Amino acid sequence: MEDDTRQRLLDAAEALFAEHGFAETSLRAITTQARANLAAVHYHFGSKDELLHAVFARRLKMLNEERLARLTALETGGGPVTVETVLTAFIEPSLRLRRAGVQGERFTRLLGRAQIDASEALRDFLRDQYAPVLERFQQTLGRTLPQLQPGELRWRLYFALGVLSFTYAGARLPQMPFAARLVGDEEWLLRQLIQFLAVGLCAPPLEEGAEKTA
Amino acid sequence: MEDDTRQRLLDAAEALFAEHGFAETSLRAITTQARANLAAVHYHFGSKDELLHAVFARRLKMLNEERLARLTALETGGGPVTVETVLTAFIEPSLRLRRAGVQGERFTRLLGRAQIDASEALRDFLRDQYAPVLERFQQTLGRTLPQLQPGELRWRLYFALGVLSFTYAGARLPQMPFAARLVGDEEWLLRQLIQFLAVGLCAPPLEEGAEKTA
DNA sequence: ACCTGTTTCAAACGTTTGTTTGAATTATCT
DNA sequence: AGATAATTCAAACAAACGTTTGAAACAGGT
Repeated sequence: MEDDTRQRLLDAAEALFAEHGFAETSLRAITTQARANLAAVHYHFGSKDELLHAVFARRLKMLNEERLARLTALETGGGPVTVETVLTAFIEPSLRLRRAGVQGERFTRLLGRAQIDASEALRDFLRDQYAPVLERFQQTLGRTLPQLQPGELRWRLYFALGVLSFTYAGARLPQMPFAARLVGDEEWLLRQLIQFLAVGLCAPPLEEGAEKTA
Repeated sequence: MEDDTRQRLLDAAEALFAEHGFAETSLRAITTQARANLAAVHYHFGSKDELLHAVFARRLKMLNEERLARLTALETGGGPVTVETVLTAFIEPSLRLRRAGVQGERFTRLLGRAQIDASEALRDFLRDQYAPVLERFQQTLGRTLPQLQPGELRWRLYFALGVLSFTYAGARLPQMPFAARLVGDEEWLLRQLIQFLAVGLCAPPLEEGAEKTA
């Protein structure tokens, strides 16, 4: 059976959704790029929404499992549990995806976008996928940074994920050299990124009256 | 002349574009919310694209001018030129917009979104609006942080804008308490944000062989 | 009151959209 | 080879979209 029509559809959808967004990408653009018939989308996936869902499902589960595995390895004696190593455990799996090829790069771009422009339905799906991961990382970071109040830590984690999403989404800013697509440059960029996030997370708490924690 | 039809259209478009995105918002949804006729959009603006353009034009020019004015005031003796004060000069004007009312909040949300999901045409427009501002702030920060290479500073600035965009866009993350909509909470959040960005920008340079500057 | 220019309105236009259909084609198995 | 299921295909569907039209309603000035 020619089931790689399915893969070609997923690849094309991944690329076009990442580049132009969900609503502005037509099924005809996807099926053309995938060299497939228009009706193939509904045959293999049922609807455009379920196609998007499948694009995420294809990679997200494994990605988050690898994040948790690295964190567990770290905590069960695999190395020092510092803010940097915990951050690396979270980021490295996604960076591996990017290094694995242009499709992985597109997926991370789509993932970054989705944090901001996802519809409510997709947000629910992403929340289910991310919640346990973020929960675990937040707990571990809370032990590494006991001086921070829970609300403080949570917002810093929020900021950190913002940087990551923004960078993966590849938001173009003026004067930004996007020669940083070479892998060598990405390694350098990763260190810059991790340092930026680490010092932000490690900053001393802003002392004043206890804030609402939640 | 009933020219506040124009304003109502801009308000409705601002709100709906910010909440659902450009492509997923129909002119009919906008004109319904604005209690205006469908054709009013083309009468007042010419097209949907030009409506979006007008939504940005209405506030963005003044916003960036205020940013530059605050930076100039700082540099011409208005206070100490530190990373924190420069950051505040950039952020405060947008925060004032948010404090001014729900429409300002919506605009900043739209602005945050646009950094990631803007079409190429809109990106050109935003680039023209942002380029001189970012240029000036980058220069000033370069003088405040002379130990950083230009490429390093630029990327840190990029990360900082990412956090800001992400936060303004109001990306929902699991476990995030969005009771932080009260103004009091926003003030606290602003201090958290500025500290996070400041320590990230001020971090010591990663010393190693000179990287490509560009 | 009349004219003139501006603004609103309901209705329609032609495209494009996601989706469905039913026949044709291809693969799989006995 | 023939029967059965899986997949592809061209064509059409209704709905929604941005846009256009031309007449109605309104405004201000003389």
